[in-house]
Amino acid sequence: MTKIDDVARLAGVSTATVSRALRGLPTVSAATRRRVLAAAEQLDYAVSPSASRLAGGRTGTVAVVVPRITRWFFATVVEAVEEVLHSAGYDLLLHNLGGREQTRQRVLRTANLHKRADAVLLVATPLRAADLTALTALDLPGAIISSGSVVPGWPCVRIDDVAAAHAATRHLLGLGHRRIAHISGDPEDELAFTTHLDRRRGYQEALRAAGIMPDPGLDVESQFTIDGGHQATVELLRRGDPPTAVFAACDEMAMGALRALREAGLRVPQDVSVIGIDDHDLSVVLGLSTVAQPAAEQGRLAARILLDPLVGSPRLPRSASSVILPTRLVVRDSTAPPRAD
Amino acid sequence: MTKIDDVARLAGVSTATVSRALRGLPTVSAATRRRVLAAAEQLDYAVSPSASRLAGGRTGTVAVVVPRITRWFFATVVEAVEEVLHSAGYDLLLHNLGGREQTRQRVLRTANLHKRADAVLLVATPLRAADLTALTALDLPGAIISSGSVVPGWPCVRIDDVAAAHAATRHLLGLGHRRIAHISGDPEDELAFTTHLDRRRGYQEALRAAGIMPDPGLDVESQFTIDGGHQATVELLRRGDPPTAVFAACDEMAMGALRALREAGLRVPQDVSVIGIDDHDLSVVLGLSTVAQPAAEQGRLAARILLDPLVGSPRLPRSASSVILPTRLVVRDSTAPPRAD
DNA sequence: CTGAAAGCGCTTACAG
DNA sequence: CTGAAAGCGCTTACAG
Repeated sequence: MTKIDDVARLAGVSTATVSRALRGLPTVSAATRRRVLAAAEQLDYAVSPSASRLAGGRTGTVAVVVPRITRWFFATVVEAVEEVLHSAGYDLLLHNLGGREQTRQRVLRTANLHKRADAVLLVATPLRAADLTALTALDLPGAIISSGSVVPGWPCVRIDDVAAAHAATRHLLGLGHRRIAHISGDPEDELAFTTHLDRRRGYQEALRAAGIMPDPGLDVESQFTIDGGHQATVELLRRGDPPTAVFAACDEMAMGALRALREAGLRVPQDVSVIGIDDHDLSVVLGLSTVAQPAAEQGRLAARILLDPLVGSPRLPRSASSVILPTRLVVRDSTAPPRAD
Repeated sequence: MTKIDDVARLAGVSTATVSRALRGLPTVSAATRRRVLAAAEQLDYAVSPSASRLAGGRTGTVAVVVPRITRWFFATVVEAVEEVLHSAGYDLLLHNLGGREQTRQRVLRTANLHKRADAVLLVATPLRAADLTALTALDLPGAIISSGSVVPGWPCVRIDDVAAAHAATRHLLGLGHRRIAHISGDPEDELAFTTHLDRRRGYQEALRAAGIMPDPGLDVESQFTIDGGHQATVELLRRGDPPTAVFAACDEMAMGALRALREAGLRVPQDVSVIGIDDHDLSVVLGLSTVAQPAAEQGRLAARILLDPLVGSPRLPRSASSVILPTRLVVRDSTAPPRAD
């Protein structure tokens, strides 16, 4: 492997100058820079990241933590984040919680973030007191996407979950539905996410605004997945006196609901209407009505906000402001007025 | 930040001993190890990865390259790989090609893999001559999932794509179909994947074995995505004299086909049968017949094979063997005999 | 604009 | 089983 000394020798300068020239620092004359670049090129030189990190204190890496990379929202966010990071020359260290509390602790509380990244991006990752303490102790810049958790000084990019749920529920109410069920996230979930709490609030507020008391019998909790939606809907139907509409807290749950309803011999939307939140890639295929949220846009924006202080002037004042992106009701074939009987 | 010297001082030993004790090397007495661990614990010490990498030459990191993390297969593989890697104490550096040739070159040909990882896992990543040269020059261990490309010395985990396509087509033939269309990957694709070539071969071989000449008019190329499947099917229908069955090269394309058929007023499976390959999470929801492939299993297996020589005895003989995992025909509601007319 | 030298924080032969 | 010392390959004040 060629080292910086080899380049310095060939270019006839010191290693300090090579280092400066290669990183594009302004304190190098044009002629010198040209010679250094040519030498580096000729020797096919590539800086040693470990050495550079140790000496410079920067890793050129951002750690990204997601609950489940296999879910539409997180995969879409990660793809957008990856694009922004790599365009800026940063590497992406991926941590997938996978629903395991043990993993969460490994990632957030141990030294797994320590000196491995210049910044941390938490996507919908719930934080407990001990996590917050550990994270704060790291003293890293960070950003958050779509989480109820707050880290002091970390900007947050998200949608208004209460409003999105409110819009979905209002759509059903507007069609004439009164018995509107809700299937949502599990409070027993090891990881204690908060998104589903906001969405339930929007659901309940919309009902109350229409003069309807939320019926606990129509509110079933399960996982934020296709299977979760399926199970929740099976349970809902088991309780008897089925609802005329189901508002699922995310499109994947809505898809599980579609399956459970079909298995029960109920037609959508003739017998039961279904709406979700997300606008998953497949929702259009299924004709699923939903409240669309901009997943890639949230990823891009958060990555840019995160990178800004890292790549810009060393110490810009951090703007730890939050950004709330708009959602949009998308009506397809899974919602219709209730049957007249 | 506490450093190794602090731990050494508190434990009353040299930094060399701290280093050995913390890494669990056998050449440390039990008593000393206990003292070192206690000191490290007390000081909340965590090794500096950069320093450790520079001195030791190992990064504790594996680079994973996928075409598109948003596609079901790749997200599922990455989740499984992440789990195995992190359980073994390895970090995962994610590279998403995103369909851009420029990105591919950045990842594979430049120094982006250089000294940043101890090993590379390529998932369905097509390799050109220049890529192979660059990869070989890195002199890293690696493994491949599901790619037609071969890197000398790198084991490969995959399914038999020809056989999977053969099985899907045979299923349609068995139902009585004769006009079976195929929608598949695009040869104009910047990244030149090969999976779709194998799947087309399986399709054609199955047809020929049934005495049917493959009809180029029934073979449409597009992207390996929902939209790609949609477009290909629209094109297929535009050509007139529609097929009685569509074999899509992956479930996502099949889903796009379902949508296009529905938009064209054709019923599945009464008017047209549809089958894919994958067993995507949503295929069950859509009632899509498919040939299931074990995505997570491929990821787990490849990660273990990759890690084996890294974590085991320093120089085990590399077994660069390939593993082919079985697929399985899953018949659901999207395939049926052709109409009798 | 450039260089000599110290230092980043570990690991690894080498010696005992 | 343990330690002193060199070295991993850069970057960064500091001086000029």
